[in-house]
Amino acid sequence: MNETKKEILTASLELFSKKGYSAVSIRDICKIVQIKESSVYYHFKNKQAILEELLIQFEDIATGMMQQLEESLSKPVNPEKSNFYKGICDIFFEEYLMDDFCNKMMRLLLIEQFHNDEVRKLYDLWMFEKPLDFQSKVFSALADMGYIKDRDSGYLAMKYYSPIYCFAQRWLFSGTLTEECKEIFRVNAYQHIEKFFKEI
Amino acid sequence: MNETKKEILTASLELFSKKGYSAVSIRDICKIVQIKESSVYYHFKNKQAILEELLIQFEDIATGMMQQLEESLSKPVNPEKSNFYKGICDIFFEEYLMDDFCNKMMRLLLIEQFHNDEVRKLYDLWMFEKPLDFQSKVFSALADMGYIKDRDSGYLAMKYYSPIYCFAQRWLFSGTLTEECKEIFRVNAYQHIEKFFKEI
DNA sequence: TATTTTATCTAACAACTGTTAGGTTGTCAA
DNA sequence: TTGACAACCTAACAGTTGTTAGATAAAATA
Repeated sequence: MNETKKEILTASLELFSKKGYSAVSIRDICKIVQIKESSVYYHFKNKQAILEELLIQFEDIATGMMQQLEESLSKPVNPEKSNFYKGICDIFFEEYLMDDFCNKMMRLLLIEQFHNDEVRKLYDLWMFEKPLDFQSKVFSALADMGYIKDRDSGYLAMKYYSPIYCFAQRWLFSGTLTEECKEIFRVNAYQHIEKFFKEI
Repeated sequence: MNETKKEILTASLELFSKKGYSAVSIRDICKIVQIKESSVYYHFKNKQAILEELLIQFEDIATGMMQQLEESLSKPVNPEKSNFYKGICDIFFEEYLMDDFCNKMMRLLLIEQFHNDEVRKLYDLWMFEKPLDFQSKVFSALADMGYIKDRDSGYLAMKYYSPIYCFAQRWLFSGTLTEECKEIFRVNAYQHIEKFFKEI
C-alpha cells in the first residue's frame, strides 16, 4: 500500500478514536499528513471509505489474533492450570486489547456503534461474542483435562471475562493509552485471573 | 422551567445519545422542537450549554438514586439473603440503568468521554466508582449480618457488578432501548445474581 | 393606558464541511 | 523523445455549521 495512504489511515484512526468520525474533517486529517484535501480523494473514494478500510484492517487483525488463540489452545505448553492459561492471556491482552492499532479501533467502534449498525455488529462480535465463545472453549478444554469440575463453560466464561472487559473499559479505552494505564490494567487483570483459577 | 426549554433538552438528548454531540446540529434539534434556530439562543447561551444542563440534570438524578439505595440498605425489609438484595437491584436496574433519561445520558457519556475530560470523570464516577463503592457496602453489611463468610467486599463487588455492567453494555446501551432488550437484560442479570448469591 | 418583559421570528454573517474539475509535476516504459 | 500514468496541487462549488442583530407580537406589570 502507498505510503501516503497508510499515513492517512493512521492519522484518521488517531483522530476518529479521540473525537469520533463526524467530528473529524478531511482538513484535520490533512493537517497531520501534510497534504491538500484533494489528495485524499486520490487514495479514497470519500470520507466514509477511510472508515471502511479501517474496519476491514481491524477485522483482519482480529481474525488473525483469534486464530493464534485457537492454535495455542490446541497445543498447551505447560499443562499446569493457571500457567496453561498464561500464554493465552498474553496474546489477548498484549496483542489485542493493548495493541496500539486494535485499541484505537475498539475505541472507535465503541463510539460509532450507536449510529452505525455495521459498527455495532462488529463491536458486539469482537468485544463480546468472539471472546466469550473462545473462553467457553478454554473452560471446556480444562474440564476435559480434569482441571476443573464446573462444566457450565458458558457461565464460567462470563464470570471470567466480564471483569476483564470492565478493566479494559476503565483503563484501556478511556483517554490515551499510557504505560501507566497498561500497568494498572495488567495488575488488576492478573490478580483477578489468579483468584479466579484458585476458586474453580 | 420553560416548556420549550424542556423540549429542547429532550430533543437534544435524544439526538446526542444516538449520533453524538458534534454530529447533531442546532437545526436538527429545532426540526424536532419546531422552532427557529435563533430561539434556542434565548434559552441557552450556546450549544455547549445544552450539554452542560443535561449533565447537571443527570448528576442530580443519579445522586438521588444513590441516596435511595443507601436508605434501602440501612433498613432492609426482608432479611433473607437474596430477597434482601432484590429491592436494591430493582432500584438500580429500573430507575437507573433502564430509566429512559438516565439510559440515554449514560449512552451520551459513553460516546463523549473520549474527547471531554469532564464527561470522562462523570462516566467513571457513575458507572464504576459509585456502583462499586455501594456494592462493597452491601457486602460488608451482609458479612456483618453473618450471611456471607468472604470479607473481601471490594473483590466481591467487582465479581458481582462486572457481569451486570457487561449486560448493560450489550443490551441496554446499544441501539434503541426496547422492551425486548430490557427483558434480555433482566433475565441475564437476575440469573447471574441468583447464582452469585448461591455461591457466596 | 403605557411600558416593560418574554418568547419567538426573519435574515444574515463568517467559518467550515465534503467533494470535484482541471492543472502540474516527476517517473518509467515504448 | 514521446506518451502514459501516478501522485500531488490550486481553486472553487454548494451546502451546513454555530451564532448574532434586530424586528415582532403577546403577556405581564406599572
